[in-house]
Amino acid sequence: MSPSTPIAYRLACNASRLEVLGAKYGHERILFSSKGLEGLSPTEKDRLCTDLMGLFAEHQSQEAYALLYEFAQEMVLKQVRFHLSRSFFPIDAYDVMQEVFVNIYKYPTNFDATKDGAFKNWAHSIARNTALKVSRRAQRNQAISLISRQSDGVESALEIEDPSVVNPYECSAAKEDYENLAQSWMLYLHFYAQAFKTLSPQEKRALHLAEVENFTYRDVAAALEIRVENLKMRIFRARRKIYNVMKRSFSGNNAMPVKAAPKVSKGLFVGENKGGVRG
DNA sequence: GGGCGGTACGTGGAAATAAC
DNA sequence: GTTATTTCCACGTACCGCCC
Repeated sequence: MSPSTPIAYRLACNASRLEVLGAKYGHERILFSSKGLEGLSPTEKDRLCTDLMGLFAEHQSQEAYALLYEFAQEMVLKQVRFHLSRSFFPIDAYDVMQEVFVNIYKYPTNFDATKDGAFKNWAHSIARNTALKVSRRAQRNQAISLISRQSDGVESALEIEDPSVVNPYECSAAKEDYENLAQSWMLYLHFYAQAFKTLSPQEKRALHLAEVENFTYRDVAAALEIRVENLKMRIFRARRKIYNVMKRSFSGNNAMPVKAAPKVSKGLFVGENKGGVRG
């Protein structure tokens, strides 16, 4: 029975092309993927893209690259759009996506296809860097001139403030701010110590090894005989607990139940700065 | 139903490395 | 020396299953 829709037809074509490619290079996984292309899970699609990129890197197979473009363009476009969403300047995501695939085509030699999600991670890095590069280029093209035009029409460079000049008023205010900050910091540490006591022994141990002893997550996970992912969650939840207890302490409402945990915790103070950049 | 522990996955920072 | 690319690691979210 022939495919009834353009999408189904395209799927059938790609499956056929995959089968030919897999047979040509004796690639078992690609052959297997060609049989059930429609029902591939996201992880299996990542694996397929990694295999195609591996073929392209190893044999310079143009067909593998063409199929890779077919299967990965949507994912790459999504990644590009995400990174461009933070750019102030209007940039065409399709153009950037094309540039990403050019880079993929140009630099296949260092690609390591041994891990399942290798292509996804690799492409993600390239997409991010390309988006950054294009964004910077756009910024340069629209840069504001530092030359100011005076009323008489004469142009002069904007004067740059001399940072070495000391203002007595600012000096006094800075000293006062520093004293206030020191007091706040002591209060902060006190509340932190109180909050730390509320953690379970496992949470205390995880936080201590990771933040005081400064071990890597991998080492802490090994020491606690748990998986790294579990450790991450243990630390994340411990921090969230501390955040909640300290929040109540600072608000003076100690009777409030530990319930309304923040959905997101990023930033300087865990539990704040939704979606922000870590610092 | 809600808390807890776990897995899978997305995202960003930063260091290492390569290219120019 | 600077810029671009690659890789590793940390952090956080969504979702699921189990238990009380």
